[in-house]
Amino acid sequence: MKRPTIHDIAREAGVAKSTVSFALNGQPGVSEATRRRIQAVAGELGWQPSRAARALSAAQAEVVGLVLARPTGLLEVEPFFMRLIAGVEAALGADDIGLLLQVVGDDPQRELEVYRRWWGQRRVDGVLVVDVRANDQRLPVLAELGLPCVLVSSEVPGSGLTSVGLDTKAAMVAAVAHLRALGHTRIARVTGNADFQETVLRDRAFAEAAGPDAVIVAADYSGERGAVATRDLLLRGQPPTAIVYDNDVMAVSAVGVAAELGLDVPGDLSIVAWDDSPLCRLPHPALTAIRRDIAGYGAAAAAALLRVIDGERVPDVVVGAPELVVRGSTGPA
Amino acid sequence: MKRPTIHDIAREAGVAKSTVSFALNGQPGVSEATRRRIQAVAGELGWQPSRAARALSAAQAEVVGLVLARPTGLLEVEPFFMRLIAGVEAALGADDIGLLLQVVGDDPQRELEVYRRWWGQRRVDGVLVVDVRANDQRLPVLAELGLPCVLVSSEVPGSGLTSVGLDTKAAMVAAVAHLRALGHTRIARVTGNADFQETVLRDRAFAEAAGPDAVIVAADYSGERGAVATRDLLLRGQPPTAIVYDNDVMAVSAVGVAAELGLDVPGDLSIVAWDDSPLCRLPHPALTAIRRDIAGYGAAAAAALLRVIDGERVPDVVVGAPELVVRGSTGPA
DNA sequence: CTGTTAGCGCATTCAT
DNA sequence: ATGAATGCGCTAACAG
Repeated sequence: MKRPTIHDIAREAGVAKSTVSFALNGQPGVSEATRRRIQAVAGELGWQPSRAARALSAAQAEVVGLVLARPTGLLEVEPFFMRLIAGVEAALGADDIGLLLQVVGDDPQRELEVYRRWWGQRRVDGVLVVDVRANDQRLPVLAELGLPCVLVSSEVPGSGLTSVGLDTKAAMVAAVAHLRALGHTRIARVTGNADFQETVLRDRAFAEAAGPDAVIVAADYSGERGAVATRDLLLRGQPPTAIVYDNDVMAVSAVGVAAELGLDVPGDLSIVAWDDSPLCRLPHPALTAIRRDIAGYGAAAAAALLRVIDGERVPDVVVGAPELVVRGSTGPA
Repeated sequence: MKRPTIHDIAREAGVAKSTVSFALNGQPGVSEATRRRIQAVAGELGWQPSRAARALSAAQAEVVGLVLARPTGLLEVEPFFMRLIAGVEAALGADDIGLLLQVVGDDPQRELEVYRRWWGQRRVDGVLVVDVRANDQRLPVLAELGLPCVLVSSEVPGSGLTSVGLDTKAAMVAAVAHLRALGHTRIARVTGNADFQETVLRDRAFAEAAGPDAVIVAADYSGERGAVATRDLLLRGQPPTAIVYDNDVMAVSAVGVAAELGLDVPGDLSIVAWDDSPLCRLPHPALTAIRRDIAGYGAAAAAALLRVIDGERVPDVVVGAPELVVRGSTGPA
């Protein structure tokens, strides 16, 4: 049997097509009796609206896009994105909006290509932008295209684009305060990509919390670079007794580096991971970590995007209260 | 300025709409001269086809779907999926087919719901099915719906559905042979979800390679369960001297367990991970691992799906030659 | 309250 | 080689 259309329902129920449309979309102007009958017929025929027809008619794809533009070597180990996506879909699901995903290599040009195609073809109604840089070349293009979007990032002043961020400062304060309370004074930090907006803000928060002379070493979220940075720090004349990492992956690799150098964790070195994930429980000792509600974050970003798509001017948002989960990797100095 | 349509191009170029359509789609029946002119006009107007209109007309969404139905705690740490997705899109990109992603909790009913909606609304032309179980309740539903699909899994006899798999047996043989060559005789295996089709095949391959009395302990791909299984094995009277894990996450957690029990890796215990990923380099020592071309796998599955969507009957496929990457976690018995 | 009608943007069949 | 006409399935403005 063929896919039933509104026409079929109309014929079956003995009414006009538009009546069916109204009845099904909850529009006024249909008697309760006919509405019920129509719904019954639609139900037993197993009717579902054709998305393509609806999209064409409404000039709305009912799909939002997400481009992931990191080298896959980095993407795949970052639990962050899957969690974010789960949250995004939680918010999208209610309205039955789809999520179109595209992973491109670490290539901003290709990413912009994707946006141009998606928007040019009206494949999406808007996009979520991640890994926002401090001076992001994508942002002006996005603004010029007029493609509705939300920056999944701490606020980016002057971009004119809505951002949804997490409370970076509070998180950093929690981490550093914990270490301070344990008696640590030489606290260092290993960062993700230095040009990310988020990294800049964390640098600032760290300097405020740990003092302006606290050491910061730049890495890129990868285990390799994290390990290199860790070795660099630990082999200095005055090595830190505690290190805060910008993600879970680098923190896990630090446990390996410590073992390699014959250092005890947390005896000789305390380690704090940023973003708690199952990864943090893999090493021994398990990692103390900053926990943020990433799924909730994704949901908030998606909700904001839907509003932007609806034409609202949405102010920047900061969601969620970070929390420090203390495990075995941190101890007295 | 508004989005240009074929109509605009026709007017601008002084021809009929259908001529434009033909010219742009490379159909015969248009003189080379007019075709060029039309293409030029389309180019300067920045025309792009409306996906919704095309979809409606062609009755094709030009989108394929992927539902991820594991508890997010498991999903997010599995590098496998991101890699698979990257590969899938590599194959889809050429035809400019989109990938619609949906992550649902570990809930087969919700997953089927998604398939019903997607197919009912023609949001997708087909789907890729992962985490196929030995006796998967989704399969008959999929077949009955008539939703084109490809099982990203070792072959599932009798399902009537095309599967694309990796060479499980060769991989297992490589792993076990390596350990045998190092002198190991008590080799054990910690598995992913016991009801996955893939797990069943690996069990069989392991039994063949390591002997029918080789110990197999079931887990579920998670670090926790992997750690429990590892402890169970190591605290037996005759503990194994080598363990093969069904993924990277469990293998990494095993390093932590060994440390906790005061065992040296690889001195007291050799560890082999399945699916090499950056995760395998995080612990110290780094993990020996089975490496398979997951991105290529995804690409092959996507390519097969496109053929299925085109109505071809595609036979089961086995792709890729697995390879054992030897690192520090395996050594002489 | 119900039925008629005209698009949405593209593909395509059929005349010319 | 080109143009006019029609349909895809739905929405919505309009007239009855």
